[in-house]
Amino acid sequence: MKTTVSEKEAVTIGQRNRLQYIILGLLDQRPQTGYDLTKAFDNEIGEFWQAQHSQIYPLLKRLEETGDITHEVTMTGEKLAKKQYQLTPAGHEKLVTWIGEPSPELTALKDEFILKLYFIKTADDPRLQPMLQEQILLHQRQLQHLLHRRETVFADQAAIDQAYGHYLILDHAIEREQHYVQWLERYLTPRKDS
Amino acid sequence: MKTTVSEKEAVTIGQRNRLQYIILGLLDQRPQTGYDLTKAFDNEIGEFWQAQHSQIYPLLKRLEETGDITHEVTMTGEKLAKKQYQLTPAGHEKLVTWIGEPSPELTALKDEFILKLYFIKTADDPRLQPMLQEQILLHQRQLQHLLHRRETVFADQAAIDQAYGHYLILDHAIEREQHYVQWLERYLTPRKDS
DNA sequence: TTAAAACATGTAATTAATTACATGTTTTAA
DNA sequence: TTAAAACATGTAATTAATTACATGTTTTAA
Repeated sequence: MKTTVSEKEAVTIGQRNRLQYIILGLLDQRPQTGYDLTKAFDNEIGEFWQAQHSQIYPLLKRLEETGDITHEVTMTGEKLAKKQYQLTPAGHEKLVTWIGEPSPELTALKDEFILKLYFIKTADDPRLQPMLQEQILLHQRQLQHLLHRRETVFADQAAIDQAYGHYLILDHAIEREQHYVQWLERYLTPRKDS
Repeated sequence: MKTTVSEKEAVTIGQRNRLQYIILGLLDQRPQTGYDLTKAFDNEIGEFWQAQHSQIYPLLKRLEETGDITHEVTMTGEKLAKKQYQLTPAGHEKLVTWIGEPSPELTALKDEFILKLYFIKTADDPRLQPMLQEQILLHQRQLQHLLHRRETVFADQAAIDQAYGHYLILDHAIEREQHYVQWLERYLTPRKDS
């Protein structure tokens, strides 16, 4: 099959590209700009997925080319053009289909501490206890952060009722950190000094 | 600064490339081939990190170019040449340095189920309960798998004593799955039928 | 009034990771 | 004896993700 100069590449986005669904899901809540979406990753989305604006802007362009979203330009002040993106019916359908599909893959957790632990061969390795202590501090701090977020984001039952999934995620993350710290502390041997 | 045709590219591997440290750590245990290393990812390493042979072979070549490993060719049968890789002192040093460094980054967990949960807005969403049920099955199966591995890999205290870090990882993974299942079950509302 | 912070949108270059393509040998079990 | 499984090593193409480069506007607080 010959290709001609004028023939356009078919724009597709792989099913495994999860970022697209986050974008669709966020736009399903309300029309937003690329900048708004980027900020969402600094807040709640950031607890469980990471993305920079350099990934988001190109993907927005591609999602528009595949017909999942459209945009309208609105002006802020005299010169600043903002692109408000919104879902098309096709984009909404894609989101709903994805949520309805099974999620049979286990988390591929990439925890560098766990990786290092694997290469600690004996219980009396002098590096083990400092490593545990460092991780305890890290996860205690993360736990405090998550507890604080639950207090502020889900202060009343109404907040829980209208973002129930988000509440579940936060609840899960809090428990995970609590158990992580408990587990670390169990293998921490008390020091005698000072 | 001008570059000439004969000038070679300096081969470097980024510090953030974690796979290199797994390879170094595995080779620290004993000299191995790329095939052996690949198999290690089907077994215990696979519980917490993934890599295919198409990633491993090129990285072995680069690690040799940076002077971290060397190889010897051994013959199996008449024609089959195997490359046995082993650490150089520099490679060993690199491994030890990495293990000794702080690990201040929290796990970036990429759990698709968690992602979907975020977009479930209310507790009575009909998709919620089937999603929870699916995940319970998935994590119960994973838990059984991990328990079975602990039984077989760490059957006696001697096995624990000589691969203590690995034991800790497995113990942690088991607890994580137990808590995950408990957490999922807490939000599962019992059905009345059948 | 002005400097800093926040808002706003992109592209380029590089690196990491996955999937597919490619080929051949040795061992094991039927 | 032979077919399948396991052993063994690579490259090519594509996609995802990160880091760096690039530029400009509006709002806020000193």
